[in-house]
Amino acid sequence: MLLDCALVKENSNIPPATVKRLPLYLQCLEQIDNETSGISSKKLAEIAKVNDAQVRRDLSYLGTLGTRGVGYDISTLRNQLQLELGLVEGWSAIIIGVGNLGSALAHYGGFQDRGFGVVGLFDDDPKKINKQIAGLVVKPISEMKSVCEKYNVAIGIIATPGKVAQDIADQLIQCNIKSILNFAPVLLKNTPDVQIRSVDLSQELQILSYYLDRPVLKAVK
Amino acid sequence: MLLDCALVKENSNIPPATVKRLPLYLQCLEQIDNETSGISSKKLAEIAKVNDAQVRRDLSYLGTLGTRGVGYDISTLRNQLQLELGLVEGWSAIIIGVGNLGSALAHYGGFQDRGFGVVGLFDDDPKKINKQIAGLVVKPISEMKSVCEKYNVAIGIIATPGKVAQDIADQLIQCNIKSILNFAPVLLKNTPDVQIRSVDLSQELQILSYYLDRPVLKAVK
DNA sequence: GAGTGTGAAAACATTCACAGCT
DNA sequence: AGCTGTGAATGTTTTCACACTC
Repeated sequence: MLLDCALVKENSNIPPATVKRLPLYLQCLEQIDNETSGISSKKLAEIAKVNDAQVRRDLSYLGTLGTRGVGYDISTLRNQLQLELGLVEGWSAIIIGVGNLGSALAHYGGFQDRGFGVVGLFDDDPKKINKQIAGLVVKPISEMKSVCEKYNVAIGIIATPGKVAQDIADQLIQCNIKSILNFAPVLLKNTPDVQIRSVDLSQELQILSYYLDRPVLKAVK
Repeated sequence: MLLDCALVKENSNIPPATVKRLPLYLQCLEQIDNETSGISSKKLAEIAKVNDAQVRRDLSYLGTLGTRGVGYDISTLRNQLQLELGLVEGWSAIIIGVGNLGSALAHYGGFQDRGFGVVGLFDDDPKKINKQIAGLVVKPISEMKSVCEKYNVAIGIIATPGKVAQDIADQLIQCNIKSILNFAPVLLKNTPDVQIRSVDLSQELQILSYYLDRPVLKAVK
């Protein structure tokens, strides 16, 4: 007999502002000791440094997870967050560019722990090809396509210099990759159906700079 | 005679959403060839991938910079953006933790170019102390305070493992640092008057993961 | 009593659309 | 004619406040 289930494309339609906070909540739960099994929105809000109504509203998009008068069960909450974020699918990722930043990313334990397997490292510098980093052998970029097909890679992480980043992005799209995380300080052209997120380290500093206290010499009539 | 100016604490009060886009505009301007001297909000919007009314509204917070019927003068715009973001002050920064990520940050040219001078690298691993990276000698963390005082350091960049990040943050605050850019995957306690921005690499991936196309097995009654 | 889930209000952000300047 | 600067309209996000459940 068939299971009482159906394969449907979930159109959960969670607001973007909420999606950005879900990984944060997940991280908060990890910081809680293992003895506690429940948590209130108030407590979680305190750890995540957001408003408690925010927490309740955000979590309510995932369904009715809490118990009135009691709170949320931590392990249910964690499972639901992981499910909603697609972390149980076990996506494969590759990293292109194994300079310092690429190596840092390859070593970064947080990925494997959180459902992302790095299955390939690529670089076109002959000095780097065949080097072993974090248990993987660096391969030339020409082999990217076959690795992507073999492991059904979903995510490409660009850690190359800016000059070549757009070219790499184009190649990743050729490899049928649907998500790109870009660390190169350039604006990648966007392509329909491909999600691109960019992390620009110097932009982060510039934002901080704005909020640094400074007197300003201002013209006064 | 005195200049027709006064030293006032500017309370420019630019909305946070706009502040986040200012570095983006600055980057767009850098990508334009040197021959062109003017740009319209429409063109800039295209490069930055935002709406053109957005560009005009954002820039209008910096003052009346454009010329109706003509557009914006690129060099005026750049100067004004740099001024507003506080990039002409030449803030000094230090990096704590010189593993792969810290090294990547130390080598990252984008900082020096954009008004941030990295004046110190710190680590407590004896194997790393005294190593030279990107023209700087790695020093033990115990020397942080004296370097901060000497160079009047404004920004601390944490690139350590998560375990020690909070401890380092506390020490940075002791050093009178007012802005922290944290790359360790932990939530730092916040302190009044100290700006903390965290970049969590794995959170970025998790957000991407949400938007990856996936069918979801959903219970159906 | 404690704490969720959620209408309704308030705050914030984006976009439209056009008057006004060059 | 072309393009800015900005009221007004719309859309999104946050927060309040409270009915409801345990």
